[in-house]
Amino acid sequence: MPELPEVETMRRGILHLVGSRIADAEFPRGPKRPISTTPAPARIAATIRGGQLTAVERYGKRLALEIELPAGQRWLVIEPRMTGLMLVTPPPTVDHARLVMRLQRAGKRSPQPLVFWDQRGLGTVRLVNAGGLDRACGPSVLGPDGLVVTGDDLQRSLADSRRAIKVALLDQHAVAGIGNIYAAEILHRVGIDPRTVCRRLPRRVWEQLARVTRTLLTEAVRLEGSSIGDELYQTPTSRLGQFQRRHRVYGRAGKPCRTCETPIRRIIQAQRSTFFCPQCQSLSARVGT
DNA sequence: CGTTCAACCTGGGCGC
DNA sequence: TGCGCCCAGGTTGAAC
Repeated sequence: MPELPEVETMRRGILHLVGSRIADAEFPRGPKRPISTTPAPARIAATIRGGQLTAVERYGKRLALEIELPAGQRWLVIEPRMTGLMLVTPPPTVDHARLVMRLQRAGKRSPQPLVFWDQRGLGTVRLVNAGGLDRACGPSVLGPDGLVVTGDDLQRSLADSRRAIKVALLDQHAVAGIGNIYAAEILHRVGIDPRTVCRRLPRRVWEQLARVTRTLLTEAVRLEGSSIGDELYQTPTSRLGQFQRRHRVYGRAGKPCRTCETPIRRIIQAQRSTFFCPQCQSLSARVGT
């Protein structure tokens, strides 16, 4: 679920907690298996208790909560993966709350809850130092952020690739933050067939791709992300995202293209669904003649 | 280099 | 009702 716009929405929704003290932290143990953490859950909880939240950063689809501890700065790196959410309001279910913190703001009476909730439990939580942050979110792992990626960035990393463009856009080393929804939407807006091999794309499209990536992700952030299907995704204050209203291809197999009425096709690439319009994203549309 | 598959999990939807 | 199957916003590692 959470791609760049959803994770950015999470970041913005908890920014007001910066400056708070972590009055308590726990990984509730329920019947379900625990999520993956490093170090062990109890160790993380014990370490961050009493620390101060000093910043909330986003790296691609990852969130990094900067915490000031007696031992120095540490970061709680949270990867929501498929169904993870950061919430300051009551979560959809009690049993899928994976990390529950209570944050005490100066001058406030009672602590505010901050919950990492994750239905499927594929998300991860890591407590790292500066070196660990670099290993988890640094440039060796994540390429330029999708909100600021340039045509030169894309051309450098992808122009010689033999992969299909859709698959390449999901590569977080190339550009950080694009997932299955936004890859499909970006390619429809640029008019590129998702199966096109990167090295066959004309030079000028890298600039277009980067521009559309920036503007589309920016617009999706403004609309607080995409809530689709079972509407599992919600903002930290339990609002639904609104960008799904702007989707032109994702999840619309068989339905008419919003531009040309041609039925949207669904194919599988790298074991994942790809949605596209065979008319708007045809070779001829791409080459421009 | 690139692709494919399995794995990690829960839960909704569908056909029978 | 129940069962089996397919599907889902992501990432990683092994095999080929």
